[in-house]
Amino acid sequence: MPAKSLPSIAARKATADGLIRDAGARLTSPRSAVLTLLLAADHALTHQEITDTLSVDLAVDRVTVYRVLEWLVEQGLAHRIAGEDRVWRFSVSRGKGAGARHDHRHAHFACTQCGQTFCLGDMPADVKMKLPAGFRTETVELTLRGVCSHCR
Amino acid sequence: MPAKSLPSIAARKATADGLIRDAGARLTSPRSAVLTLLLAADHALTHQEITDTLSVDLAVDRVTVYRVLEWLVEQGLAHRIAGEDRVWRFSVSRGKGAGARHDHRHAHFACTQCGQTFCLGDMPADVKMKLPAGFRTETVELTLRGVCSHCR
DNA sequence: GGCTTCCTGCAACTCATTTGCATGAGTGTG
DNA sequence: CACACTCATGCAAATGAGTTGCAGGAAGCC
Repeated sequence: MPAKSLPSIAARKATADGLIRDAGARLTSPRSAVLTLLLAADHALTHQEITDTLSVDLAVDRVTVYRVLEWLVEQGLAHRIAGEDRVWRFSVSRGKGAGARHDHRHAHFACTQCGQTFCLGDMPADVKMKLPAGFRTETVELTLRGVCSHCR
Repeated sequence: MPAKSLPSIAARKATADGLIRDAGARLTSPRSAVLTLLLAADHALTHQEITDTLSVDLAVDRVTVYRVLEWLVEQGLAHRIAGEDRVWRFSVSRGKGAGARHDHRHAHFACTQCGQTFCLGDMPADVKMKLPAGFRTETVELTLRGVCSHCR
């Protein structure tokens, strides 16, 4: 076996299953499969990418995938990203332990070529804008658009 | 008549018609009506808002509105904003005279209550993020999410 | 007024996402 | 270990924004 330092699929599945258990919910194969996939992904995945990948060795209904994703977001295990193409992308919420809610303080990078979206590190804290009177900011969303390393 | 200092509808229509003429295109009532509406709006309008408003005194086909909006964006007279609800919003491109293209350097504010989106001033120039190797940024998108003055 | 070309309106379509409902599978209990 | 009680899944059908093809209509130019 190759001297890979990356977590194996099995390890990721174990992580995924643990997270699902910790959420106090039933451990089902669709949940496990989707979360394992998200944990292994290097970029935010669309619903389509997920169903396509899963269909190779496990038939999961499209609707179920939608519901699993929705549930993951509710649990704070993943977050959804809106893009220019009106398609949701999903990525695990990393940092701050398991149920890291509100970790939406990081920026995103969207490749205009391949459409892939990546999570970046925390955004600069100094994104303060002067607002019209009466406006109150709750969250800030920062998306860089350009060409990713794979497409240049 | 009230001592309004805001441009009258007639004046806006004149502005709209001038902009359309300057673009070297035919002046048609759908184009004029849509652009007049956008010029008068204090927030970015959805396709739905536009057709609903127009239908009061001028029947314009949904598809035509879509095409007019697309055309306005192509001409640099308007820009389209993607939101969380997978609906495009359109706003006139202000500043730098008529055909102000690339004025996408401003931030947006999206109200989580009513869904309305507003254009803010220029974003802080210092939104530089460290990117993974090989990534090249072309445009930056900054959206503040919170409660607008009307909803608080 | 007549011509040419671009624009509009209509109908039908695409495609991501959602909803309703009946069946089926986890999980705690006896 | 079987049983029941939910909760989750699968299927079918619906929703809703946005798109496409095509034929008729109207701006702009002479």
